[in-house]
Amino acid sequence: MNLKQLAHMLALSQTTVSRALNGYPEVNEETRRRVMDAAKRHGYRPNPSARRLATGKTGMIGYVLPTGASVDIDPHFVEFLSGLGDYARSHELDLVLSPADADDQETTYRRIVANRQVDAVYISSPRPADRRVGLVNTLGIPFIVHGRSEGFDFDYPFTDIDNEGAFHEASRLLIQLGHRRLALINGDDRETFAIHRERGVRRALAASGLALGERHVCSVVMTEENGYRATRRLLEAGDAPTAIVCSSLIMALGVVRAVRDLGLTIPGDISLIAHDDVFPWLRPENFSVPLSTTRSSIRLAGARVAERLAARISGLEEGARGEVWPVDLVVRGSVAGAPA
Amino acid sequence: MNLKQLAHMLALSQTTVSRALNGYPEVNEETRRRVMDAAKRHGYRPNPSARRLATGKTGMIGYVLPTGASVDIDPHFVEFLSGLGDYARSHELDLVLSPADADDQETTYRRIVANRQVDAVYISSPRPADRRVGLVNTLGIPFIVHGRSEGFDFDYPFTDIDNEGAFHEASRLLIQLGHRRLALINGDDRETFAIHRERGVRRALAASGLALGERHVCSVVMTEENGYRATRRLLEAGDAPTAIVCSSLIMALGVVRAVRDLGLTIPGDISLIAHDDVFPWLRPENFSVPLSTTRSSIRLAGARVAERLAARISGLEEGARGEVWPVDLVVRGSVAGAPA
DNA sequence: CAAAAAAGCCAAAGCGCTTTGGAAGACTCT
DNA sequence: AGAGTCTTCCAAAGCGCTTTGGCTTTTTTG
Repeated sequence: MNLKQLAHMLALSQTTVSRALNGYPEVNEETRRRVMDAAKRHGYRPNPSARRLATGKTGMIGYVLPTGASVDIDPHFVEFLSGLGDYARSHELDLVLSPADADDQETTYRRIVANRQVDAVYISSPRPADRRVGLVNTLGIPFIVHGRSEGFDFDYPFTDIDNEGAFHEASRLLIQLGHRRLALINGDDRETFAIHRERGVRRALAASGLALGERHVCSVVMTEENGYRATRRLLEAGDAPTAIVCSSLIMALGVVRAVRDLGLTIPGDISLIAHDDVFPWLRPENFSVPLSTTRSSIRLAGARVAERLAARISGLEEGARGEVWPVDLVVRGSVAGAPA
Repeated sequence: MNLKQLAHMLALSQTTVSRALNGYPEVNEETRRRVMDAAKRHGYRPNPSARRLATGKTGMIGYVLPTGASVDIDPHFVEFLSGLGDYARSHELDLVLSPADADDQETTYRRIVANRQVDAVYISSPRPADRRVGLVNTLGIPFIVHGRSEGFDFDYPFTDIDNEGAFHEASRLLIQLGHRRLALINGDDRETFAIHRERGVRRALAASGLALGERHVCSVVMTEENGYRATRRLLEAGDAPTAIVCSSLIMALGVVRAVRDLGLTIPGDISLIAHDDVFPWLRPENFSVPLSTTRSSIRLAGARVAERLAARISGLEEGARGEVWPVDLVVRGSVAGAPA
């Protein structure tokens, strides 16, 4: 059942039927009702391919997915996706993932924009001066950045959490508990979130006249194994920290294992606070010693990003407003006063 | 730059240019070369929207993503996606995720087929007599099932691993080591993979005249917490098992924690084997006691599914061939002879 | 060497929708 | 009553590609 048939059946022109269906004002309400009714009765659904060709609108949002044999998709992605999908569903939006060579995403961005394959895109895990942000900005497609980039001469719309504030608070708490030597096990420090977190830790330390030891900060891909290794290295060297702040729950698993392997305890010898993106399958309260966390649901962020994308597509949102969400500091058993 | 312009520029008809580009035989090789050359020089890329409208081909593969506030996307998904994306990239395929109400996926399947939004779909986490399989089969869109369904009067193409064989082997090893009371901590037993795994365990036990105790098998959503709880329940009851087979590495984390909480050791008191889908961020060899596993890369499966989908789209693959991959049994420190 | 076959190209008709530019009729106003 | 204004609808022109059917020109064939 296509528009032509429906129009013929109603003894109206395609124009009128199309307009009636799309809510244009220049059609009699009585007629509109008739059309709407017939459309529903016959289960008419406009052909999206045809509509795309005519309007350029696709009803899809895009994400360029970096791939490659040595590229691992972050497990956080799936949680973000849960939120995004949940919102997208209620608004009849689909998500198209365009796999790209991790080292050349630009080509793919250009392609999806030139081909008008999606109405909007989002960018995640941005770095300072991230080229993707500049690119989509010039290409002129609506977008939202999940996270923040920095160092542009233009503003852009983003949704981020207060990474610096969160890690500042976490560090401040540890300092108040008497810790003097903190360590930070961070994610990839080419990404903005990691830079902000480190800044938060440093600021808290500085406020008490302390500093983050050069060997007390490490930046690694966030795996259990890397959390373990980093912790071993930190604790086996001289000047070992008494408290660790860690950028992910997965790495925290490794931290806990390393501490135990060394015959130390949490929080007796080492206090630990990790960032929790809220995974349904791994919860900080279930660690052998319940883990203190800075908590922010990445899933909610996904829903919010979808919401903003939808708003931008329909013109409800404009401008370059960035929003920064606060992060909860949840204290559990893994922190205690510094050992004597 | 569109076809019309390119044709005009070459002083050829759109027909000829189109045919030259798409490899039709009725065009002079010399002409084809000229066309190809000019197309490349001017960076001509056919407009996909137009092409779709004309041919119905989209260059996209689809996945219906169950969503909802209480629906968690499996973290395995992201690894599968890595493989799928990696293959898709090299073949210029995009993946479209259509979020659907978890309780009504049928509507979405019908929509994406009716609208010709994708050229093929895949289905994951199938259950016995999974309605989705019957549906896409009748709808007539090319598809591959990742995993297996059962109980149809038709065959369908799938790629699965030998879950039964894997868990049979794992159990057999434990039995040979003298274990008499095995327990199985399984995933959702409405899914085929879980059923096959349980069957594997039972078959191995039966071969030695043993059986799986009624309270020695549990079926839960695969989270760390559920692994913990199941283990506590198993070990605190009378008739506790001396060996556990577990359906996921994430649950195994909980198993290990529970065993430790109870003051028991692995493998001294309890032997443990888990299934490993090969996550880059959590590796069995890095467990406090290196974990024995049945191993099969879900990422490779993703690539394979993409490959088969591509083959089916282009007509290279037909029929309903199912393929079953063998699973490695990797023995590490977490298994030992049964305690006296 | 004429007839038949093949090769190479083209004009035009879709694909199914949106949107432009009117046009006819109904209504208001002086 | 005639001019001007709305209201309501329509024909037709895109959007950019593929494909059908046919028309020349060249090559093959008996």
